[in-house]
Amino acid sequence: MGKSASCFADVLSEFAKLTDAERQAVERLEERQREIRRGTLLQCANEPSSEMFILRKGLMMSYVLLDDGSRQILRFLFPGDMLGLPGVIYTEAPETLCALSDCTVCPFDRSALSELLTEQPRVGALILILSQIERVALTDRLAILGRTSAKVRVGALLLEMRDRLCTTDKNITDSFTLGLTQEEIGDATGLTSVHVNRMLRQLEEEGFIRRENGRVTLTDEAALARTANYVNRYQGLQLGWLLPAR
Amino acid sequence: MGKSASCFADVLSEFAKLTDAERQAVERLEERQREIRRGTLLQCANEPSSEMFILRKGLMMSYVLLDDGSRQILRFLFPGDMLGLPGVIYTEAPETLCALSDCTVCPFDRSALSELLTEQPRVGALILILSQIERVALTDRLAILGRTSAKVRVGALLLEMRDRLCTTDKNITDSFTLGLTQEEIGDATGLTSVHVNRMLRQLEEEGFIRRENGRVTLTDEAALARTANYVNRYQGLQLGWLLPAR
DNA sequence: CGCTCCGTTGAGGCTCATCAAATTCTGTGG
DNA sequence: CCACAGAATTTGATGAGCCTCAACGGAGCG
Repeated sequence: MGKSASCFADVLSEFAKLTDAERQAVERLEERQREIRRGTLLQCANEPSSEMFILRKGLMMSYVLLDDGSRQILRFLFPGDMLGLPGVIYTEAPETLCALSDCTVCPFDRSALSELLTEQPRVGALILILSQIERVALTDRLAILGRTSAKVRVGALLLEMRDRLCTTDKNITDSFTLGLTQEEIGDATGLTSVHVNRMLRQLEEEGFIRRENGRVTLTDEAALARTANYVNRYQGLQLGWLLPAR
Repeated sequence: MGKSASCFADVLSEFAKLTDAERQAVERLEERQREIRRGTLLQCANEPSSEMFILRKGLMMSYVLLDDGSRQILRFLFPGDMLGLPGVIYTEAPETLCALSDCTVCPFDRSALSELLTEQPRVGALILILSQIERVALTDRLAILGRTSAKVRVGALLLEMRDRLCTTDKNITDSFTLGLTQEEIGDATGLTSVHVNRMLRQLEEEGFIRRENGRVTLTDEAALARTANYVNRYQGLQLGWLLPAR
C-alpha cells in the first residue's frame, strides 16, 4: 500500500477500482494539510461550519453535550475518514469534532465536495456507501445502548476500536493501545467512568481481556463478540451490483 | 402538492428543484406498487436481500433482535422514505423491515439505484443528503439513549413522531394518533413497556401531554423540547452550496 | 516538589427491570 | 349484536444494576 497521495482514495479503492480521473478528483480534497494538537476542536456543535476534513493521521471523536452537562460521544474517527459532512449541510453543526491525539487533517471547502459529487458520480455513489456503513455502525451502537448491560457495552466498544485500528495498522491482531480514558469510554457507552472501571476489571477477571498500562489484549474475542452481537461492518459488503465495470 | 407520480421525487424536491430528466429517472423507482398487511416483513436481518423500496403509504419500522430475545427498534419509516439500502450493500441485511400498519410500498431492484446514481449525479447527491439527515437523527437518538432519563426518552420520541407525521399530513399541529403500542415505544427507547406506561402517565400528570384512547396531544411542547434537547433535523438545512443551479 | 489528571475502590441510594395480576380495549366469529 | 379470546394497558411489589459521592494512589509535568 505505502504512502498514497490520498488517504481517502485508498479507502474508496477498497470498494471499487478508481479510474485515473476519479482518483485525481478525490486527491484534490487533500491538497492542503494541517497539524492539530490533542484537544483541538475542528467544528463546534450549534455553530455554523463550512469546512470539511479528511483525517490523515491520529484519533478524533465527535460528540454532543446535553444541557445537564453530560457528554455523548457519537463516533470515533480514524485515518481515512471524511469528517464534518453533517456540519455543513445544517446551518448549525449538530456535533463537535475534537482531536483525541495530535492529528493531521486535510481541510477542504464544501464546494470541493459539490464539484466532486457532480463530476464523478461513481465517487458520489461510493461516498453514499461509506455513509451507509457509518449508519449501520450507528444503529449497532443504538442497539447496544438500548438493550445491553454495561459489561457488554464496554466489550463491544473494545471490539469495534480494535477492528477500526486494524484498518490503519494491519499488524494489530488481538492486542492494542486503546488511547481513551475511562471517562471517554463511559461517554461513548452511556456509563460513568467509575462503572467503566468496574466493568473492565470484571471483563479481566472473567478472562475476556488482559490489561497492562493502557494496552488491551482480547483473550477471548469469540465469546466477547457473541455476547455483544458484534459484527464488523467494514466486512461482508457486496457492491458488485453498484458500479458497473467500465 | 396533490398526488404526485412519485413520493420520493416529492421528498427530493423539498431540497432542490429537479429537472424533468431527473424527475423521470426518480419516478422509475416507483413503477411497481405493492400493498402489504400490518406485520409483513419486507426484509429480514441476517438474510440476503436484493430489493429496495419506497414507502408510499403507512408506517413501518426497522429493528434488530438481540439473541437474548430483546428487540431494538432502530427507526420508524414514513411515506417518502427509501427503505432497505443498508440491506442491499451487505451480503446479509443488518436489520428487519416490518410494517406497523397496512402499507403501500414500491419495490425496485438495486440495479435501478445503480443506474440512477451514475446517470443522475445531482440526485445521487440529494440521496447522500437524505442519508446524512438520517445519520444525524440516529446520533440524536444515540445521545438520548445514552444520556437521558426514561421520561425524557419518551418525550423525545413523541416529539420526533409528531414532526415526522407532519411531513405527510400538514394538518397535524400538536395532536396526533401515535399508532404504536407501549411495547413498541419501549423497544425504540430502550425501556420496558411497563415503565413506558408509567412515564406516559407522569408526563400527563405533569402537564406535558394529554391522552385520549391512542391520541396524544402535546400541551407543553416547548418545555418538552427543551428537556429533551430536541431539534427537528428535517429543518435548518443549508444546501445552496451543494447543487449549482443549472 | 507540588499539581493535575487518571485510575481505583467503597458505601449508599435511585432508576428502571422483573414478575404478577387485574382491567380495558380490539377484533372476530357466532 | 353479542360473546369471547387475545392483545394492550394499568398497577403494585420487589430487587438488580448503575449512579453518586467520596477518598486515595500513581503517573506525568511544570
